[in-house]
Amino acid sequence: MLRLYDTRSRAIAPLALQREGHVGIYVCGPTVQAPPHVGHLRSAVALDVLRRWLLERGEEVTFVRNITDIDDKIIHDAAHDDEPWWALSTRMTRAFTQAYDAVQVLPPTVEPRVTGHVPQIVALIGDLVAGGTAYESGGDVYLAVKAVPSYGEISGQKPDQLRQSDKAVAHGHTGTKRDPLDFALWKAAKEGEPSWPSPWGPGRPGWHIECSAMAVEYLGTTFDLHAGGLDLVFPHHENEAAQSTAAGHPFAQHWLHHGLVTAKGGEKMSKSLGNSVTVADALASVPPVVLRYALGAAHYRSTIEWSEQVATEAAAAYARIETFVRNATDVVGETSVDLALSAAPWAEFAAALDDDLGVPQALAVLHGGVRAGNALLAARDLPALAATLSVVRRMLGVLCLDPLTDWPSVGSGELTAVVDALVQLAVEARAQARERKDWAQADALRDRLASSGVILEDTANGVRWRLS
RNA sequence: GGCCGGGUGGCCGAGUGGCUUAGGCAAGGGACUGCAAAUCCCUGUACGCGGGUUCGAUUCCCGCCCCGGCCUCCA
Repeated sequence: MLRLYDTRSRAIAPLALQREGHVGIYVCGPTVQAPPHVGHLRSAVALDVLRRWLLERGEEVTFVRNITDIDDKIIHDAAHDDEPWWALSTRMTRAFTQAYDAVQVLPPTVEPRVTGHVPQIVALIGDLVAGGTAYESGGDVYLAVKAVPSYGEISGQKPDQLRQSDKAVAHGHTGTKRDPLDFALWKAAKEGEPSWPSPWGPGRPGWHIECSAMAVEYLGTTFDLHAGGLDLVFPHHENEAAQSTAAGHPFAQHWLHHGLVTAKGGEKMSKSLGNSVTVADALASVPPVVLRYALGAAHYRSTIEWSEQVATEAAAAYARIETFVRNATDVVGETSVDLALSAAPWAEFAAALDDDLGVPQALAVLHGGVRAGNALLAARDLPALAATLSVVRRMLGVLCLDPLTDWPSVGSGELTAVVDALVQLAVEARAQARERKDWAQADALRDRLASSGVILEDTANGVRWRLS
């Protein structure tokens, strides 16, 4: 049974399912206002590992990740650049999709947009107003937080001790609420802003209500898991839970929050500080698989830092894995082997992931397999090597880090055969030079290949080449 | 002011009331190699500070210091 940390109960608990064999997950996706940064990708990768592990365990997964395609910032930025808000959000949605694809994050089962669900949102707000927990005020609709006794259960905040921040007052985010804690479900349209009709006049959805409406639309009023970044615990998830509860929905049974990515030095990554690293920036310095490794190797709840040094170390760690898989595959091929031969490491790996997605421990098991495999390779124990390679690749598959199937190298297929033939010519010439102990000539040939990016390695099994 | 997390060996990063005290990177030594590369083996006073509980604490409790997040929006 997979056990996961639950934010509400502050404990690791089994992920209970509404329906056996099926896991319903709702993830708060991005507000598509600016290009994705590495933090967005960390979120996606962490949850992708969760999803792939559930799939590996044979579960059916309905994975809902929304797109917030209308909000204050989108409207503001679009107006500033004289671009329609829908053009900006569409452009940014594409940028996010490309970023997710680049690191092989599985596409969500459904990716609902807020603007495509206004009727559901209006209906939900209507229920809340009818039920007396929400009220209209000057064209806005607010949820009366004090009317929801369970408010604060997820974040641990106590309504009596919350205070309205100075910043909110300074920015004029106070609206026409009866109580400072109340939050907007529906925002009355301002001059020149996009709006949709509603019983309370033209306006647009508040931020929190959209997730409640879309989660219920695709997963039902009770579902298994709600996930998102640690920065969403309060107020976003607290408010989602409050309004859903007020509407009579049991809502999410388990709440998962992943850690954030900081810039170098542990500083918060934010546009105002000018230190956010976009996915495009990161991919300019490391290949996608290394980015995935770097973002996915830490435990999902820990804070991780993004810097050149982190990227470099991730590249080195991944290279060790990749080298083993390629070297071993050269010798034993891609034959799949009875996993019973490697049952012990797999069980250890599975136990690590089952325990709150313990990726670091799982990677330790994987690295143990790599070390053992390298020794078997040297000892030329082929049957054992094949078994070890199989189990290592199965582990890599769960993490989506298999260099052969998940990240086939450039120049695969016919081009590889051509290059291989050319490299073999040089290898043969070098072999002749070595035979007559003409080390200068042999080394010159090796150096020339190296300067073209081809690294030669002399092994007991002959000469092996790889791209540097 | 309130609510959450953290502080582990040169770096990153797991974990545990005592056991061969993760793993990776980097460093040093050895093996292999014509030299390399790759690989294997070995090495290094680790657990923020001060108390307490305990036969024994990095791990539990109390206090303190420091760092980060949230309380407008943010993965």
